[in-house]
Amino acid sequence: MTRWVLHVDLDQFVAAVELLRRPELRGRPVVVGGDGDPTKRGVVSTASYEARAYGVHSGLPLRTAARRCPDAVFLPVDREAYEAASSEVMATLREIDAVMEVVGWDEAFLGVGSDDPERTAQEIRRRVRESTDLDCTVGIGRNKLQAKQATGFGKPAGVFRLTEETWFEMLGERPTDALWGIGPKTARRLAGLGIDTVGQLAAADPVVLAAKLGPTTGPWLVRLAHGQDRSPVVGTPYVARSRSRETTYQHDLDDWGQVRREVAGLARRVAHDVAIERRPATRVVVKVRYAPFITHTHGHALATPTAEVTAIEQAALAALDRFTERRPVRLLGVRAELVR
DNA sequence: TCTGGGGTCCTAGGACCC
DNA sequence: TCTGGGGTCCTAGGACCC
Repeated sequence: MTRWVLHVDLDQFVAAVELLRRPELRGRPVVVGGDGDPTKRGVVSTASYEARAYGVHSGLPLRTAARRCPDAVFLPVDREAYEAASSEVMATLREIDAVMEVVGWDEAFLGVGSDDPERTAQEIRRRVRESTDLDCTVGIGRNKLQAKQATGFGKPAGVFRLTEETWFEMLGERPTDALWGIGPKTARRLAGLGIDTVGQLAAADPVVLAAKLGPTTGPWLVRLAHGQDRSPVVGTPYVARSRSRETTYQHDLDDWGQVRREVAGLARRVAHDVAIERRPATRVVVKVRYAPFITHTHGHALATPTAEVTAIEQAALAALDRFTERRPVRLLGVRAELVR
């Protein structure tokens, strides 16, 4: 028996859940995001494959999506529906004999012992389809990183194995931001060092990258490019380190009195979430995003850890008082850090 | 073209202490 | 009047992911 990591990823999850209850939309471009009104501020949560053909993808502003695909059906985000569907999927996956780590609504890693991981993967796909009517892709690797990258090659509704033997053949010539953990900013910094591909990053000197990108990040990037990952599949339940609430306003706020009232309201919602966690907060952080999209944060440590509403609200207002600029505000957020 | 909401982890600078 | 070398903690910002 060999240890394998399987990465299970639902296909176009949010759009797929919507299509289950609106079968008449099947085959049409469907875009889920915001409150379903593409003239408002908001971004795409998930686009159906038909909408993706028009260049609509997760994170795209809704207004841009409407311009690229005027015939798309726009639907509001319905978190509760996706959480319910996600619970069903995860319950199905828990029936597999494996260590399981849930990553968000629509992804999980499974650590399994198997001599035929493809057979296990197909069995997972069959069971998920049978119990939820949803399709998923399963990536197979010797670690989480390989499994996660494998999923990308298996989409949609497939199974793909990626190991040290095939890693460079599949990824060596790809740009560095094809790797899980490298985004546009890091890719640009690497390009500035003459590193454009995964293969080039793998050949880079970890000491040089440590000096350029930080003592932890530099060497980690080189290991990433080699497909090396020693992080375990963690089967213990997730314990949150923070709870937060934030809102982007449809129209910028320019009345600071209203800003204070909004922050107080967000703080009370966070306090409610903290109470549910049954662990006190140690610190409260307020985020202000001014127009145009300039973001600052200020925090306030609590004298003693607490989940009390008034204490968290007062801490948030104290943090807000450290903002001296009175310019129009497009987003406000409050985050509570919890005792570990 | 305008850029959500909920998270995590890392970095860098300053404070502070010995 | 000119001030080392380390360690740790706190804070704000940045980057990334789903």
